[in-house]
Amino acid sequence: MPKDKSETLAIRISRTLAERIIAGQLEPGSRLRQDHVAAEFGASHVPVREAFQRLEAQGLAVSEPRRGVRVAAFDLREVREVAEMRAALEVLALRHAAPHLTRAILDEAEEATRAGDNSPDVRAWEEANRRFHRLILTPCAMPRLLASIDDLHAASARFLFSAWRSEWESRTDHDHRAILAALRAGRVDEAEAVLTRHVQWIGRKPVRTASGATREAFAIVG
Amino acid sequence: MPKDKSETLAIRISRTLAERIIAGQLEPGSRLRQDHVAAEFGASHVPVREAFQRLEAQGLAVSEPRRGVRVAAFDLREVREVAEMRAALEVLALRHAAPHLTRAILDEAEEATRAGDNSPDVRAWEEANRRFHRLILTPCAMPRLLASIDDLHAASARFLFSAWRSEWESRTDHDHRAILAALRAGRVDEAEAVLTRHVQWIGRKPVRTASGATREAFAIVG
DNA sequence: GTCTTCTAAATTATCTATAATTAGATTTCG
DNA sequence: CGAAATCTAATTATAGATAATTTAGAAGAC
Repeated sequence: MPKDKSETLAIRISRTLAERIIAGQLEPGSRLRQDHVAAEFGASHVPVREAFQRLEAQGLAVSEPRRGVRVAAFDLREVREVAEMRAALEVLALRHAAPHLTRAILDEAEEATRAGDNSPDVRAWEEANRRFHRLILTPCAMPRLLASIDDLHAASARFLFSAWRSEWESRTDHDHRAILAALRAGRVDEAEAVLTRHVQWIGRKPVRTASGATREAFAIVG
Repeated sequence: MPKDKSETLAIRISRTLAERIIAGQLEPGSRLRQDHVAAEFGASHVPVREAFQRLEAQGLAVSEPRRGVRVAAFDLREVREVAEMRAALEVLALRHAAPHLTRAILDEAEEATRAGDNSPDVRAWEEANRRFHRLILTPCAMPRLLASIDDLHAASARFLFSAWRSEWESRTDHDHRAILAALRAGRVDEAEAVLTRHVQWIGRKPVRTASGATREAFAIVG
């Protein structure tokens, strides 16, 4: 397979690291040492530095000058912050996308919802969920807005995976269906209202840790 | 004067270039050649590359892999996009900041408004305006949200300077005063409504070009 | 005896210099 | 005149040097 010419080494490294951070393989707060990463990818440290900068721009890593870069930590406060930002921006995107939504797009979004309901694990569910949101928002044709929303989705996914690490129960997504129904009927305001609630709804769920203690976990669902 | 240790070369370069782009000294679409910039700053091109990446993350530059990076172009569509994003996010920030606004902060914001009214040029006005917005929004204590708003302000300033290049007429900012009055009275909803209108208001203004032709320029005011 | 403070070594980030690809322009040959 | 090959300029990546920070250990103070 020929290597993709439109892709630089730094971009590839940054994507791989982003996936690990989102998946939780890299602990929040843990250091990212450029020499180690460089060795792993068989590259030198300059492209690694550029990859780190990309991660920082996405909010997945934080860098203290001359002290290195760490995987971004997050707490409940930030989970809420990201959720509220998503709500504000996705509503805006939906308002502009609504006039351009076709029957075909809505059908595809419904298919994505079904795929989400039948997901065997969080990972699959998250992918289907993101597909749903992307489908109904992309027609707004506002590239900067969509890029911001993408970054927020990455952050959301991180929180999601940290809460539902192994266990996963499938369930039907009523919000998605309500949004689609409202859009089909041309009631954009109603769709916006449901979307706002949907994104901001933060589900709490008790999680049993290895020690047997029960801590409170959280997950953005939507 | 001792050099600031908490600041890397790449950051300094990026800030300087950002100022030039915002001020319009660097034409939209013009190429940023790393060797030239490196020579000017007496540095090598690695920190310059990192500076470019920062600019790209801010939306001030666009990079095509293996083809170099250019100053980001912008059109009326994007001006509107940035304005709408600002409206959505600033309203969110204000909602969370409102409970923490003190008398002292509002007084300082009023002072910033007065400074804006008496500004001799766009540059000074923009600075005062940004101070106003920052003052009333910072207490929301949502770092990610505030960072996004800052980037959008930079984009707005770019558009603003491109429209009001030399000529500038001072005028009193009624919106700012209305926002402050509503906040003092505890009517947060009203303040949010005015802020939304205020940010999204896009002033059009005919501008005479060097060739004598009249093109349409635009400016976000607020 | 424990804690602080100073010193030194090692670890790590940052920057410079150099080499290798790649895209774009020019020229040459059919 | 058009297409292909070459030449040039600029980006991308590597390797090595520099500077800063952190860690560890020893000496001194409480």
